[in-house]
Amino acid sequence: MLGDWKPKEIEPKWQKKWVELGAHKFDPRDAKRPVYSMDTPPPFTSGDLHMGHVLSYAYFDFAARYKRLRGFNVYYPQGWDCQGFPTEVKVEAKFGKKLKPEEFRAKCVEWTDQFISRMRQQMISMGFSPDWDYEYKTMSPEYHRKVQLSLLKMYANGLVYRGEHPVFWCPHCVSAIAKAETEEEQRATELNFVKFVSHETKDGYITIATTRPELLHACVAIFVHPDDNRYRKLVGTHAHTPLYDREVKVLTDPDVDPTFGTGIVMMCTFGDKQDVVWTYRHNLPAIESIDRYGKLLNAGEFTGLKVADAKMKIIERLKADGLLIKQEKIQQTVKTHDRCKKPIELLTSKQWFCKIKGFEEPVKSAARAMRWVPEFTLQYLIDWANYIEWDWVISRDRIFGTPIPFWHCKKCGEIVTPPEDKLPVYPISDAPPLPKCPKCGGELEGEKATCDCWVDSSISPLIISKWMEDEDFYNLTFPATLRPQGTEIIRTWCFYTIYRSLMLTGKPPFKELLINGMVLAPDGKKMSKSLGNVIPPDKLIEDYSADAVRQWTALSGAFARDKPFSYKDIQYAKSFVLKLWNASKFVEKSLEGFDRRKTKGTTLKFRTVDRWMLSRINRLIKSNTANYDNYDYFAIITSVQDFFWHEFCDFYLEEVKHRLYQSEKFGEDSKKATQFTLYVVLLDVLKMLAPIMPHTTEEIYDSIYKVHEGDKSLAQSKWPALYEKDIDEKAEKKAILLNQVLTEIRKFKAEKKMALNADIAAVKIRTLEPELLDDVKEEITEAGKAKKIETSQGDFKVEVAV
RNA sequence: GGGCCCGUAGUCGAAUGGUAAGACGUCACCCUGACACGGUGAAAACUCCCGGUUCGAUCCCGGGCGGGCCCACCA
Repeated sequence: MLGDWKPKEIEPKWQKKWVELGAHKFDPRDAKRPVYSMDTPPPFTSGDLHMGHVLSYAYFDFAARYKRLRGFNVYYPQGWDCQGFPTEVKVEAKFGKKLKPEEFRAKCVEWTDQFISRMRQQMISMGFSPDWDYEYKTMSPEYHRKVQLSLLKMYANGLVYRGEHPVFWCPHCVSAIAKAETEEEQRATELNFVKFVSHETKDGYITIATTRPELLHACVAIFVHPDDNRYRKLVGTHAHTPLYDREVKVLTDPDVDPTFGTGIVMMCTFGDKQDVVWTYRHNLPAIESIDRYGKLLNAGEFTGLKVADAKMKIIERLKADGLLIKQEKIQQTVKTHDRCKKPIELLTSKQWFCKIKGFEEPVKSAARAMRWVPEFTLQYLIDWANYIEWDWVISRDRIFGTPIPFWHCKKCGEIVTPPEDKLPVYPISDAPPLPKCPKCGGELEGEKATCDCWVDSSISPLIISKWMEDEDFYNLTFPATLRPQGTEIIRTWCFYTIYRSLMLTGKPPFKELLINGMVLAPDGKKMSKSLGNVIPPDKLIEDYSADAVRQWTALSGAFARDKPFSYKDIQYAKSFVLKLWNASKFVEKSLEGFDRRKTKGTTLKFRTVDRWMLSRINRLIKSNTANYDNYDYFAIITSVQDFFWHEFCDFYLEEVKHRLYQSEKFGEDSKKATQFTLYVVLLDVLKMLAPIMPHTTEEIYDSIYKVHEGDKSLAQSKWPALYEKDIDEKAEKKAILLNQVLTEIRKFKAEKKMALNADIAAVKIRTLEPELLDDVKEEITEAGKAKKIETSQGDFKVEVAV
């Protein structure tokens, strides 16, 4: 028998039992059930699950649990995205910078493993149901092998290459940094109006405006806007840079702002990102202008000066030479390094690339063929694909990452690849695959850089399907059925995954995408440590139970929209779990002596209220089957809550108590019919709620239903069958009228300050179709405690006499 | 600057081409033989603004205002 609801006992109990029962197992040998495979996001191993994880992973879990009930062979693996800069920072903080790369990497692995076990435990306490036999880590040698194999294959097809590329560089830290590590800062600076020699103008000069005169030596072109009539005749001519007298061409580009400065801009390698874009767009030469320490290169007499000094000296010189017309004070946004707050530069260096320019169309058309939930999120990917300016830089100057599996000749630059059966390789420490360069005999050097983390994660559907490892498994699980993920990584994870899958397998990686938004703090702002508004999921589980937290995620509504966390919603969720529990206790007690199996083949004497309940539950099964298929968890949870709380509990239970308690008066048959109805309705409700609140429903099932139904657990049972013929509009109409009458009686009692179970002498009911009440008079008498009922025809009105 | 999403009672939010659920909060009352983390009621919304289509729009179209997110840019 059910006692008090104790989530802290039943939740861990079932989390353990499901594993023992193998309730979440994927069976690759099962040829009968259709496969439903899920390519879920491997979370970055930061050490703690945050509310965003909880929200999105709960949705994935709803899908997995629902599909299992529907008879699918669900493949739900869980991975971990391990390698990244934040881990390096933490390990460096703890162990210092002295470690050798191999030792440092080992410490990172050790550190990450600890984090994984913590996060795994958090997932388990949320009741998530991946098949842990298929767990993967991006830092494992096997994962490295697959990533490297994928790069070798793409290299063989000319899709991976080594080349020069600008990277964000911090001269202060002497290190390349990612765009994500940059910050922006407003500062005041001077806009300098500088004369370039030109033979096309009357005075022999054209004037450009620049905030970075120290880059004059790296100027390779001058741009004006194509529609700028002032300079139309200059286009295609040449000018000469001051101080260096380099000849540069005047070109047009729509990105030029004709209203800024003089409307003429000099392009240097590289003043800012726009210069990078122009370099690629107009195929311009790149001049190495600044070294790794922020000192000028190739700048004649100014070579070796730090950027700030050079700027001062160059401005002085321009003034002295009469080449500086004027200076204007302006506000400027400067990119800075988030750790040292010093301005960063763009430097070119040798990097590895994936060729994505030119493959936008195949990626877009593959994406268009997929089902996007919600639909508009497809646009995020299309927009991104349309904006790609250059190829994907896949190399990072890091240690804790997948090594890029190439060697190159120090002399001629020839690339040497390792044999596939030797993977994974660690070129930083391994011996080269060949003793010397096959082309020129020069010395081979292993690549020091590691892969961008998206290189790792963009083959997740290949990893989980055992690509190039187990062909049967691959055919069974690839492409994945579902790719659930957040909006913010459509441009990265999603785009790169589709691209890589097309390049490596010729097939799209998945069929459907489920896109979720972010959880905001209750104040509507992003949760962040610095704002102090972070809500830890563990605390919510502690205070409200995992089932309530899961239910809250379903209540959080639409996909791809950000949603502030609400304590009110989670409190309501908890109240509902308790309501379900208490009502189940009542049903359990009411079912004493009832055996579902013995009703088979017998005819039950249903009353109208029973038919109403059976009709409503079947309607819900119908609509919620569709809702689950559409991933509309909000519609499911709200419709079941409303039905269960306000129809089943508030009305039906009150309307049948007399039949349960006074069977000698109302008949055993009548009692049996209501027992049957209680049994069926609660069971179907449990099943509809099982994916969302699995622990509580499982415990109730275990106590009331297991002996009758035969399934070892609710998780291993079947989605409720739909009995369309039980949908009974007439019974619904009668029950609705009955409930209106009871409402009026309750209202009367409340007004008269009477107890709700107080007797009343008579009730007079006027209604348009009084005959509808014929079948429900017993309920009016018993639930309303009305001794006498009079009905008449007319507009609805209820009069009560004490 | 570009793209996308959103704008409904104090708050959160659903639905709909025919003036609008529910929840929280507020107020009044009631411990109905499962539940006071319960029950019965009440008050509370000119569905952001302006046009258009329509017999009729909150829902469709156009414009505006306001909020959010992503991307780009600031020479």
